[in-house]
Amino acid sequence: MSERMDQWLTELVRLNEDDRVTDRQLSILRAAVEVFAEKGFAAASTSEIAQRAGVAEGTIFRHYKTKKDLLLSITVPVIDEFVGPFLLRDLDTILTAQHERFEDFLRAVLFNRLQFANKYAQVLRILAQEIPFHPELKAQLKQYVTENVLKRLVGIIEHFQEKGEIARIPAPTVIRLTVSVILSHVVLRHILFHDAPWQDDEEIEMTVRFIVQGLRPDASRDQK
Amino acid sequence: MSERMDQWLTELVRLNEDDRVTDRQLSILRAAVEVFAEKGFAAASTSEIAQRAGVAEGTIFRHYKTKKDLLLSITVPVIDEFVGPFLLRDLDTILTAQHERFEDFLRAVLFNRLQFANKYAQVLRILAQEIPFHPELKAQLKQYVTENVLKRLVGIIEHFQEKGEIARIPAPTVIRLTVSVILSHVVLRHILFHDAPWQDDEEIEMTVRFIVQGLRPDASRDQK
Amino acid sequence: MSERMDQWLTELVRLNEDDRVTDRQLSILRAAVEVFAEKGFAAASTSEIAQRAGVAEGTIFRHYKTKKDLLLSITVPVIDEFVGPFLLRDLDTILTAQHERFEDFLRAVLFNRLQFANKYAQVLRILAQEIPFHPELKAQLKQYVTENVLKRLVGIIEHFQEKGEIARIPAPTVIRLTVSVILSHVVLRHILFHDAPWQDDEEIEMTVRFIVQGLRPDASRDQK
Amino acid sequence: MSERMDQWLTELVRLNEDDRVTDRQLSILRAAVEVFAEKGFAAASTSEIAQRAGVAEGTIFRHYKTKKDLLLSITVPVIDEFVGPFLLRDLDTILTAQHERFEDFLRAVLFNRLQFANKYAQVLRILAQEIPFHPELKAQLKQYVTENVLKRLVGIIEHFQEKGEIARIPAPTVIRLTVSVILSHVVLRHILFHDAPWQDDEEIEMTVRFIVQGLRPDASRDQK
DNA sequence: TATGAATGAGGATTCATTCAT
DNA sequence: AATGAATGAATCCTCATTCAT
Repeated sequence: MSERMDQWLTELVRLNEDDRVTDRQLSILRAAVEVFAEKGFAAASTSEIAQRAGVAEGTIFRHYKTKKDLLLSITVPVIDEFVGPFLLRDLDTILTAQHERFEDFLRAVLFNRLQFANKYAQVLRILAQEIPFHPELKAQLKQYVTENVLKRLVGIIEHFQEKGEIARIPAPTVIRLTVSVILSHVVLRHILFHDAPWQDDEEIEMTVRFIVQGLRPDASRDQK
Repeated sequence: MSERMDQWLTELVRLNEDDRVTDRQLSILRAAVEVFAEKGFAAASTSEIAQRAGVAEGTIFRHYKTKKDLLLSITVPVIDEFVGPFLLRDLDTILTAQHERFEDFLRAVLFNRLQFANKYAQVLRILAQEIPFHPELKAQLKQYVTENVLKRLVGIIEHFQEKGEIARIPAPTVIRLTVSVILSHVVLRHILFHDAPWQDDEEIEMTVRFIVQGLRPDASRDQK
Repeated sequence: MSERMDQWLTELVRLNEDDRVTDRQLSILRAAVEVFAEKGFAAASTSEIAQRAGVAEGTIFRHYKTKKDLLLSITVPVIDEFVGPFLLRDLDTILTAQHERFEDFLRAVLFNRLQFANKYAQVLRILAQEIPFHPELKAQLKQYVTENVLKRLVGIIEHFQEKGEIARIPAPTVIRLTVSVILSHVVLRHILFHDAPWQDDEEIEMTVRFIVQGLRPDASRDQK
Repeated sequence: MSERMDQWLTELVRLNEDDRVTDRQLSILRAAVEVFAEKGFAAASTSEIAQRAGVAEGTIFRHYKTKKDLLLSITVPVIDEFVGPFLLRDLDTILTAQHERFEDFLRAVLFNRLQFANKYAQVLRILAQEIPFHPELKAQLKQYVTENVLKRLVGIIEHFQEKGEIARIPAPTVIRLTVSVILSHVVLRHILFHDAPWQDDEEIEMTVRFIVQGLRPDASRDQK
């Protein structure tokens, strides 16, 4: 796991610190992620981070002015990543592929989110923990979601409503229900069952069907 | 809200501290809930709690041996409450009322959980925050859930499967999907929209229909 | 010296902290004065102060929120004392005793200031050291001096000019010269010669005569 | 001022570092003087000095083994300059010009000191701040003063006492009074009024007359 | 029982200095 | 010669907990 982590850490940090990430920085970040995830930000001590990183405590502060800066340098890029690629890469292709069914769209999204969570599991946990206490983080996430995600999702929903695959209930509610199920699926898979048995393919299939069927227009509803 | 809070705090503490809850204890608990919710357990200081409670620092430690004890005296009873009444009071009546449909059952549960969350919003937030860092809490919740909730839920699910209202997919999956949607509904309602406009009745209806329809046996699925 | 110090420290702190000064506070203040005087504020460490005071480091911060607060609690009362009694008690009596000569006035002031400096030598040293780096201190001293001291001094000077004992040169210049000599006398006596031989009475006499004669109207000057 | 400063800094450093002063050294010294003057030696950080000098932190320590060395390389030459040229250049000429009056001597000295203070204002401030905490500095200044200044001044005083321009009071006292007034004049001029209105010529004249008259033999004193 | 002063370990952060490049 | 990353001791300060009153 250490190797896989280094990989995405490197990616992550390169994103906003334009350029070089030294080995030392990487080991600091790795240790920070570990300790933050284990104890929570407030209960994590810079001295423990330094120790685990095999680095003097002062070294941390040469690279990150404060403990909070260290937190942000880990979490902020994940917020970007959370939204960015999701929409740009995957969804656009889905949208342009007009022939696809809602079902295929859902499968793609769920698969994509599961991979994302798998990659960033630890940082996502930290992010979820800390967001309530750091207004900047909250604000940034909110902005991303409202500016990028929501608008596009509404478009997609309406697209499938016109195709008759989704009932004509308000888009926000459709989003709420769909996201709830997908998010819960991902959280359960990676947080509760991250080392337990879990039939991925089957569960994915059932989740997708549940949503599709739950949102399908039906006689009784449409007549209303 | 302060009054309502005092009420449930009194209830809560009585549950496991057999009997007397002095005014002082109550104000300490109230202050603790406030501060823990605002800053998180680790970042909350006992001195601030004492100050808000209008009590000397030492007084807290006369009633609660450690800061963690204070946390547990707030969260543990909520875990009990979370599970206990839910099952004993409401569900049994539902189960015995054999004529009820799955839909009615869901509506009842969702309504019940919304009220529960409304009552204990702050403590639930604390609980959600702290559970990852306190194995005892996690263990206790897990025990309760597996021992009481799951078994009963399986029974209920099978009951409705026999009645043909739920498709014949594995009970755990049914539970996962149902709970996901209900929990998400509750969380959204009380955390994200706790002071925003939200059409309670309509959203409840749509959530219920979504689940019912999502789980309904249908031709295509059954043929497989 | 320790006893004498305790005495004035007690006085000093009572002045602005209305009421009780515990033994512990006193030993903290005594240690702080010592260490600040020896090493300067910036180079003094709270841990050394605590050690010398025979007190845990945390105890200091129970009584004084910050290291700077500790400094201010020592220096601010001295600024008040520096000006207050000087004017109210002594000078008024001098002014009302219309028959006194400028010479007697000077002798009284010089004597008074020497005693003041003797009492507060260490704190005055700290004050002199730190004033350039703490704008609040500078501002407070300036305000006191301009509001209280200068106005009164101008009155006194003019009084003696009318009596013909001081030449008709601008009052500010008279003040500058007089204060220079008195202050220098005091500083030399208590800073450079604080443990060296120094004939107090004779030097006082010579300082007084020097000023009196230096400011006396003389034929050549008046004709101009 | 930057240019003027460079000039004297160059002079200053050449004096004791026999020869080469690179541009880098100069900018380090300039930055050091600035920061020491602003914050005091103890509160000044080498990193800020390096930053202001546009130089890497390590570079400072290549030229000056420790932070204190940097301080000494700034202050020590000023002590030399303070005493040395003052006596050698100016006073000797005054002494040999036997016809001059005490008044002219004072005027020359005061003028010279004002210029000196103007040139070295910042470093003198640093010196005054730091002398109490650095015994070597104190010792060096004391040695210079007693060895060079005092002896010569006594000679000069006696010279004017023989000419009947100064009363027959002990030379140390004459020096004390004279130096007090001159030093105070200089300090006031350059520290308190360094950017305020101040009639230089007139104030100089009044200071000189004050001293001359204050020390003049008079009937009453001589009869004693 | 309640207080709040006292504790001292531990917190984040700064800083003069070193040293490999 | 110059750099600047790395160090780790030392800094001010906070905090949960204790205990005499």
